[in-house]
Parts: sequence; C-alpha cells; structure tokens
Amino acid sequence: MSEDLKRTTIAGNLEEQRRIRAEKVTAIRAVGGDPYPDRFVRSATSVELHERFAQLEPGAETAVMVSVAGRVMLRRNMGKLIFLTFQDVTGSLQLFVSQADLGEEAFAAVADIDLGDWVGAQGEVITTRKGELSVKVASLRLLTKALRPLPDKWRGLSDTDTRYRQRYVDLIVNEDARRTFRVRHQAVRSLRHQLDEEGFVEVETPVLQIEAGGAAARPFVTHHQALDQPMYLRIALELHLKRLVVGGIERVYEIGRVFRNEGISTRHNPEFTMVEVYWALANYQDMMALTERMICRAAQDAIGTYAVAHPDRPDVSIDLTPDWPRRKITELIAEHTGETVSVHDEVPRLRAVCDRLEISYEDWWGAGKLVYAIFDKKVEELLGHERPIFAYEYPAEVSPLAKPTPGDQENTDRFELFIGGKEIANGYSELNDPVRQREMFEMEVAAAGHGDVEATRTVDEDYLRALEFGLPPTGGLGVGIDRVAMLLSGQPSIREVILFPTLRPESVENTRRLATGYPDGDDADDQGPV
RNA sequence: GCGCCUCUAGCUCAAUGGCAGAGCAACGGACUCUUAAUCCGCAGGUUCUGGGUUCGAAUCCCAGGGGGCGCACCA
Repeated sequence: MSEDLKRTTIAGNLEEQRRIRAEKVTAIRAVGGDPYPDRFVRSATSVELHERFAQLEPGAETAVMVSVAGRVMLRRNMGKLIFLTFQDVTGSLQLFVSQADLGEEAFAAVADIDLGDWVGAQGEVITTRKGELSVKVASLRLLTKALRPLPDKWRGLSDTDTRYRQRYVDLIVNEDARRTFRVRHQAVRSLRHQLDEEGFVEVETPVLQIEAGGAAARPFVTHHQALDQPMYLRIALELHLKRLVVGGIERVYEIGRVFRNEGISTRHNPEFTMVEVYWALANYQDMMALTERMICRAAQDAIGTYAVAHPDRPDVSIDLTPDWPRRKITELIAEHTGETVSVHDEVPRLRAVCDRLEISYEDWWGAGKLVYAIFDKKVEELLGHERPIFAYEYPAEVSPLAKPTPGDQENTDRFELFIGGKEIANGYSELNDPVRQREMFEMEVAAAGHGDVEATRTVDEDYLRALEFGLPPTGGLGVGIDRVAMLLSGQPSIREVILFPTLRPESVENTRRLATGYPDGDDADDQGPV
C-alpha cells in the first residue's frame, strides 16, 4: 500500500484535500514565492466600496484603483475569466479576473487559489454587464494559504458541537454567528458608554480570592504554589467593589468574568460575564431606573429598536419601551398563585402553602426562604413576557448583603428584573450596617453547616472592617451580560453568545486528527488501526 | 445526576433488516460576464466505539463516548 493511498484510506477525503493544498504551498516555495507573506496595504473595505459605488450602471468603469483583501468564499471559473467572491470583516465583494488583463502566468496562479485562501487584490472598480460591483484585478497576491477546506458553501456549518469547538469556522461561514457577536459587542460598549457618561469609574478587582463571596454559588477551587494556599475563582464582583465605595470611589463598576461551579444549561455557562455597579448616595429605586436606562440604551445601540424577540416564543416580541412596572414579590405571588403570603407569616402556615403548591423545602428554612421558594418556583417564569418587570422587596433571609426595608427587618430593599421569564438583573440598597452584616454572615455560615454547599463558609472579616470605616448609603446592581446579549440577539442558548462555551474535552483521537500537522508522514501511521 | 433525542464522506443530508447514496467541496476536462455559474468525467466511507441478535446490521438489543433538549441544580 502506498503512503498516499494508506493516508487516504485512514483519514478519508479530508486528507486528500489537505495534501493537495499543502503541495501548492510547496510548489509556491519552489519558485521563490511565499504562501504566508507579510503585510498588505488595503485602501478600501468591501462595504465602503458598496456604499460609495451603489449607484453605478451595469458595465460601468470608474478609473478608480483600489486595494482590497479578504478570504475567498466563492469561485466561478469561466475558462479565461474567473470570478472570486471574497469576504472581509465588513462584507463581501466580487473580483473580476481576466486572463487578458493578467497574462497567462499570473492567471494560472489565480486558478490555483482555493476557497478559504486569503488574497489581496489591486485593480479598478467596475460593474459587470449584469451590474455586479467588482474589482477588475490588475494584480492579485495570495496572502495566506488555507490548508483545510471550508464547509459547504451554501449550507454552511450547522453541527452545534463543531460550531462551538471550531468557532473560527462558524464565524467564517455563518453570518448569524457574526451578527450575534456584533450585537453583543455593541451592547457591552453601550453599557460602558452609559455608565461612563453618568460618571462611573471602571475598575478591575481580583479574580483569584482567598474566599469567594458576594453570591450563593459553589466556587471553583485552585491552588497557589508559592503561597501554598487554596484559592477560589470569584463568584461575584460585589464585595471588592463596595470596598472601593468605602475608599471614596462613589460611582464604580466592573465588567468581568465570574465563575460558578454548577450545572450547564441553555442559560448557564460555568464562566460568564457580569457588570456590577455601585452608586453612593443612591438606593434601589435609583438602581432600577439606572438598569432601565442601561438596557434600553443597549437595545437602541445594538439593534435599534425596543422590540426584541421572545427567547422561547418565536412569534412573540417583548416591548422594552420605558417605564417598566415595579411590583412587590408578595403581590406577584398573590396574583399568580392566589396565595396571600408574607415573610411575617408563621413557618407552619408557609409550609402548608408550599405543600399545596408542591414545592419542596428543607426543615431548617425560615419564612424568608419559604416565601422566596414560592416566588422562585411558581412566579418568576411567568414574568416579563410582554414587557420587562421589576420585582422588589425580597426576604432578608435570602438577601444577606441587602439593606432592610425601613420599618421591616425581615424584608430588604432588593429587586430583580425579569424579561421573558428570566432573571436579567439583581440589585439593592446595600447593607452598610457592619453589625447587622456580621449577623447575616454568621447566618450564612450556619446555613453552610446545614449542608447548603452554596452558602458562604466564613465571615469576611476584612469586608466587615471596611464597613466599619463607613460605607455611605449605596445602591448596587448586577446585570448578566450574557443574558442581555441573548435577549438582544434573539439567541435561545447562552452558548450562542459566548465565543468559546465550556464543553467536554474532545476525544483524544479527534483532537489528534485535528491537531496533526501536515505534511508529516508519521502522523498517518500513528492514527490508524494499521 | 436523571429522562428523551441524536451521531453516516471535509460540509449538509438520504438509505428502517437485503449491493452505503446524493448535493456542495476535491480531482481531470470544456467555457471571457458569472451570481450557490453551468456541463462532462472521476474519486472519496472505522455508518462514534465495543459487544450481541441475525443467513445478513448504518438500521434491532446491551454497554460506553460526544452533542442537543428537558428536569434537577442555579440569591
């Protein structure tokens, strides 16, 4: 069996296509060419030319010379005339390549260009007889040889696993993927602009922490060698940002990655991006208004409308137009379950309500956790399907960092924003009484003792020390950036708005196949069951 | 973690117990105005892996792996 035949037998047609492209690389080098040259000076992008020459008649010549560059996506070979359609970051454009213009030798080189190659071309802007805007190529350079073939030019790449693992291919061939990440970028930029304009200072705080606090979630654990010290990846931004408010940064925010060692779903990725905002002298009402300003502006900047597609119902859209309703969670519970409950009710009565609604609970839960469970299990998913809604006045028992509602120690001035049945944002008037904060921490430690793996296990003494220096009245807010991106891009899965979502590792054999260099005769020998 | 669905050529998909196929991509050829170019020809397979049932398995069964969806989990 010859080497080539064996290779083909083992790895199939992919190896044949890669071999042929690799041989072109060799051939280019053999005549002193460079298949991976240095820079190319581009004078115009495809979209700039489409905009500037939108009105040309068919068959027009402009005498305007341009340099363009991009990846070859389509090729139509007519013999002595070749049409190439390339794609750059702005869009795509046709190259008109005539043997009469280039001469036989240069034309033959263009005929060797494969789909997926990067090329740079220089020539006159024209339209064809059919009116297609084109660059009539006077010279064309290979800028990068692609060794692997692109997916089907018409159907693209649809296998979700491959799309996520090989996002580079997804982005090359799927316009919807490019659009999604453009929307995400514009939304993030918009949030940042809004906060900057309102005088907020952007900061960065530690990702590696001695104790992960600020939320109820199981953290990722790692280890610092030099300190010989276990460390945690942060699960929230909150406690460090409030230390900065103590330090006098009265308006502060961070856009950053947080990590939660929990289940993966269409709405949860182990690492995700939050923006948290803290505003001295403000309260939770101010933060609701700020949330609304931020998301409304993001919608306008990213998609130019207040009408967003419903994540689960293709035929429905959600209207983001201000002002969004604000309702107490107990009112929403009554409205959607018919049960009148209060955090001041006796525990047995609340347990009876949970039993009626078929909600399970732990025997150590107080009234706050029970009321919250009712809201969480029976009401949340029903909220925000026509327009966003703020729910507020959450039990203190489930809000250990929030300030009590004036005159009601069992409730807090906390809110959550729901859009399309999903939680998008969470905020409150910050608890700034260090004595009460210590009590709340100790309650959490007790919950951890009950087996609550998400409860904070230690009292954050440094945070309490900071509070003792005086945290002014402060409003705080956390927004899940990924969920905003899902909302605005109309994507039903968080994996669609994260460039490289968390996946199981690829199989060894598959990784091997994908990572194998070429040409290299040894690889093929190692792979197969020869 | 549990349940359901799914895995066939580089890509997108057929073949439902009886010869593994098509389109695109590739390769050879024709073609100076195409638009997913067209036309002729040719090649490409560990049907995810391992067992089993059967005269015969891509197809049925069991186990494992990847993925999707749902549930559980998720202040």
